[in-house]
Amino acid sequence: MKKNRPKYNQIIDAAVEVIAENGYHSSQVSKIAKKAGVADGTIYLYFKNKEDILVSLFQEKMGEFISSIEDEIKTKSNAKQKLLTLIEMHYSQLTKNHHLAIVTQLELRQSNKELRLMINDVLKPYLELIDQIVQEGMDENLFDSSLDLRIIRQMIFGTLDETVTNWVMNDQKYDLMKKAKEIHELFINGLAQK
Amino acid sequence: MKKNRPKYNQIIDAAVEVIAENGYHSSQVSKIAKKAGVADGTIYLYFKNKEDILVSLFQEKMGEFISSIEDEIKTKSNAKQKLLTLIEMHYSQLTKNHHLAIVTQLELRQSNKELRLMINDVLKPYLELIDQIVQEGMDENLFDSSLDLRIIRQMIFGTLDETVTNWVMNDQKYDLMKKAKEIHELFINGLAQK
Amino acid sequence: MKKNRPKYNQIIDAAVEVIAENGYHSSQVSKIAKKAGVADGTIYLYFKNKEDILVSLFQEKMGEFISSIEDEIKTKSNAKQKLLTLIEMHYSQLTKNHHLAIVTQLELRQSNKELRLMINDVLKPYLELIDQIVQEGMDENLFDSSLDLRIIRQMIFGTLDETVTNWVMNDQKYDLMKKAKEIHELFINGLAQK
Amino acid sequence: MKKNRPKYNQIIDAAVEVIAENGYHSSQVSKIAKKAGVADGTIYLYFKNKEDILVSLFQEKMGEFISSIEDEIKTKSNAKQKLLTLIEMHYSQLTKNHHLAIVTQLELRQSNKELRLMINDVLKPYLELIDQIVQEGMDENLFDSSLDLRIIRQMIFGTLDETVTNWVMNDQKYDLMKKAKEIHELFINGLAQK
DNA sequence: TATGAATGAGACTTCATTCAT
DNA sequence: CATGAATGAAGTCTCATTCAT
Repeated sequence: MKKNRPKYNQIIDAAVEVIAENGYHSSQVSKIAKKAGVADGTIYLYFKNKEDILVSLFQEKMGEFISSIEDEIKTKSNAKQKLLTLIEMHYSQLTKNHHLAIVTQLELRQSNKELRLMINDVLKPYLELIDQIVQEGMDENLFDSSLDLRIIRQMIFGTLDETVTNWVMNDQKYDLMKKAKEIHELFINGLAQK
Repeated sequence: MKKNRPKYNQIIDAAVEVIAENGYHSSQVSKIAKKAGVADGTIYLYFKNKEDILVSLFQEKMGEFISSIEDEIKTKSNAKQKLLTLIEMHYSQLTKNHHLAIVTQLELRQSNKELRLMINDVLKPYLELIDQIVQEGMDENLFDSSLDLRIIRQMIFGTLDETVTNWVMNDQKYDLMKKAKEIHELFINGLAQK
Repeated sequence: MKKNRPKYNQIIDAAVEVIAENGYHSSQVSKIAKKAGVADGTIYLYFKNKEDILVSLFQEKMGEFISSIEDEIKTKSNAKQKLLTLIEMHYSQLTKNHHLAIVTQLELRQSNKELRLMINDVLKPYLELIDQIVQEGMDENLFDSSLDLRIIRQMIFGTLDETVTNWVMNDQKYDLMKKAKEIHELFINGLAQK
Repeated sequence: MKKNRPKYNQIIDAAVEVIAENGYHSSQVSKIAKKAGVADGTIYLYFKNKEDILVSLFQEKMGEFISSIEDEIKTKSNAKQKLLTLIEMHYSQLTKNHHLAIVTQLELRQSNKELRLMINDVLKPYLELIDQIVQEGMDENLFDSSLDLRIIRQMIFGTLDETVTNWVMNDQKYDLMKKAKEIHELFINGLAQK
């Protein structure tokens, strides 16, 4: 809807905070409105319904997440560096925004199937970015070209997601960034041409 | 509670079916009772509350899942074979039981944080089994001992989980078992001592 | 639904009272439940939704209304007496039940188009009863057979309905029954064969 | 209020259209404003509130309705002709304006009791016009003077109203004007002096 | 005059759980 | 042990109206 109005972002940011603090199922529209400093009804001038807040939240935040990773990756010249950048950026983005990490890793997964399908759509560009890097690595003879691209993508994304989720569930009490290099090596070795 | 009575299992099996068919949020206690062929109130003679059905379901089914993997692994003599067996058994167990796959990979994740923490407890023995195999591989000098055990476990579990979830989300339409060997090689290479 | 249970009728009777006292738009489900002496949720064991209460109310009460008129008319031997009986019964039924008169003449007409279409269905047997009497009168050469049956039915029903509505709007402060004979004569003269 | 301004009539005409097309309960102020080509707030410069739009609509349109019937009746010299003119004009006015017919016969009846009482006030001159004609008929010895004026008025208005409502509910698919003569005869006979 | 973004009260319905039988 | 009728708390969304510009 009217995405350029400041209230649109106010509401999305309020939703992130409220969901992170209260959990998905205790995040009533009225709570989000209060945190955003608007009336309940105002929410519905900017969002079709409650689910639309969550979808928009994920789209906006994931959009930023993905494009800042893409921007950073463009400055790297080979697949190995690009993969490291992807891992480091993935971790750093979520480390920088504790609330967002809780919301994307834990709370939003409690949503219903329809919302999760939309979430998958939003993630598609990110998975394609992973595919591009792996393909580039294969073209550079860094990675084994006989491997199944989909499996590799699932390994990389599955590992990143699982490590972040564990970190969030452990109350983010260790330094996720420090794991990046080791994960990177695991991937590079696993994918290496023999 | 009275776990040895036949109705206990009737109700759990009914819950798996109802959740797989209707989704987590459309699985009312009354629907489960009907499918199990008992009255609504009878549920509460065997389970403390609705959440207890789900926790018990996960405990029972995951218990079987884990012990049959453990049993099979005991017949293998080295870490490499054990890891392959773990992957193959993980996939075959869920391939054999479509409904259970849907419930564990998609529907139960919509539950609230507390239930998910209990689910994590149930998974602990499985994660420890992975740790054991990896440790054994390190002792055999098959795997690089300098790697962080937790990270490896997260990579292995994260990858298995992500591949199964993708397969379920794609309506289980390809043969998951065929991917096992390639995944296995990715792990072996990734973890190999250099 | 479970129409034979006493609560079904309790709720319908409560609805008549609540609507008559508060008006259609101030008759919340919770008010009806309270008057019926049941919990809000109990309403939904007997009725699909709020509209279903109103439809059922009209069906039940109109059903009684129509069949008691039919029963009385059966005891009369000619169209002239039958028409008088119809008028007198129409008035006496509503005179006897002040609340019902308010609900059917004023409040239920504020409902939406769908509900009004269902109301029309319920009224059909009554309109057919009028048609039968008029047809009988034509067969007896009491009424002019060249008249349009539909127009006559609309004149009779329209007049009865308008007189009752006026009486209700005037707070039922005059004796409606006393008008029956004069209305009857108007009809008999209007319809008479020349 | 400021009744002579063009926007006053714009808004009323928009209200008729919007209500005829969407039904009473789907006719929000914002929809009427949009159809009228003004801002929501502008409505409140010309009308006290939403109800005031509807009352004014009825007053304006009914005012025209009644005065054109009065004008036509003035050209007739006796009660019998006047009554026929009233019936024919009643039908022709509503036949000419389909939207208005829907609004007055169906949609406005869904309004609350207070609005309907105001509507009754607006109708008063029309009912008095009927009374005048009937009284004139009695003075001419055309009608039976012993009849109750109120009952006759209710019969005439009730019949006209019921016939129009039925015609509207049947999607105005037959020619209402053709019924006028027969209705007229029914009245004349019914009221005739014996 | 005219605008239109913002307000906020209010109600229907679901469903986990209980308890008298 | 088993039943199932009854309970009642709780949240999303609409829309008439206002008021700063």
